[in-house]
Amino acid sequence: MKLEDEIQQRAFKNVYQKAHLNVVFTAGWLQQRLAAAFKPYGLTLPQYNVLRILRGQHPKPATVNLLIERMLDKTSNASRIVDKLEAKHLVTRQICPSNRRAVDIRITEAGLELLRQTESLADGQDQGLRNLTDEEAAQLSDLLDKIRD
Amino acid sequence: MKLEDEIQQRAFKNVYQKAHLNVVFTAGWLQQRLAAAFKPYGLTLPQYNVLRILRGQHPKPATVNLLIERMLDKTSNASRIVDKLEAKHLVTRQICPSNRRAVDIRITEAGLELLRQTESLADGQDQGLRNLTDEEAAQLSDLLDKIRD
DNA sequence: ATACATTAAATGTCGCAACATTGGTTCCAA
DNA sequence: TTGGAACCAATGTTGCGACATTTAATGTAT
Repeated sequence: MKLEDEIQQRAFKNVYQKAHLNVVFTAGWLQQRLAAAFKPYGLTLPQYNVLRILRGQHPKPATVNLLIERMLDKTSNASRIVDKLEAKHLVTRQICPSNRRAVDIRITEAGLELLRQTESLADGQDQGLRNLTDEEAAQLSDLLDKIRD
Repeated sequence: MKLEDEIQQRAFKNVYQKAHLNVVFTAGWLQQRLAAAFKPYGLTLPQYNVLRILRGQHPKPATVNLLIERMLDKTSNASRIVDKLEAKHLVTRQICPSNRRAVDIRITEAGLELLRQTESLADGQDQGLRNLTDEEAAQLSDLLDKIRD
């Protein structure tokens, strides 16, 4: 659907305002679809992303700092997201022996298994972009990179 | 900066995954900048957007339903956002005489004045997209529209 | 007129973003 | 060696997104 219809706004001040709104609106649209896909598994997107980072480290532990560095949203509260995952026994927390300020966070077998079950979800969502050609997708990334220069 | 560096991820599965992440990441980047610009005025982005809708209706009132329809995020809680604006005397709430289920919400003079003061902020941020040419911005919108088809 | 469905807004709950502050640990320099 | 800076995680607070439920008003069909 055209952006104008989605947000009931007839006109935009210029192509920049329209593009700005479109980036924000489309991101929300994508995130909502993805979140809905993970919901049946009791996982929120931030939780899923943390689990993925932990799997990437596995079997080495990660610290909260490392999670923050790797998360899309650097100002989020990794500590409290880990709380939720720990409550679900998807990760373990243990004070780092070599530096008692840090905390070693590890994904559990249950966490790994949950990631296995949801393996295809994110990929399936990416396919949502398949009404773009490969070239268009690449072009889109280039334009977005340019915005943030 | 290139996306790979921003999120410390070296490789992407394919151009679709990369584009997906890039849309989400860039939207966050844009929103964060915009929110920071409004912060000195004590306005959050949702609050600002509601005020804009109310100005668009002014001097006619809007209902909560109308706000929801026009907001980018349709699942947000317009009712509570109006609470915050009302507490700051930027809007008024009054039971609609012709339909006592509905509530007439109006922007106050103070609300209009605040919008005047922040007039240039959103435009200024759109300029952030000015390292795109007009054609590129239009192209970006087209690609995003295509994703949501 | 009364029962029932529908509608509008408000409220409750949970999880996250943003930001400030705290508490404990380690590092380092005087 | 000790006092302060730097560091890491946790915690507190506010506001929003998502979703379910509630309360009140209105519409409607009998």
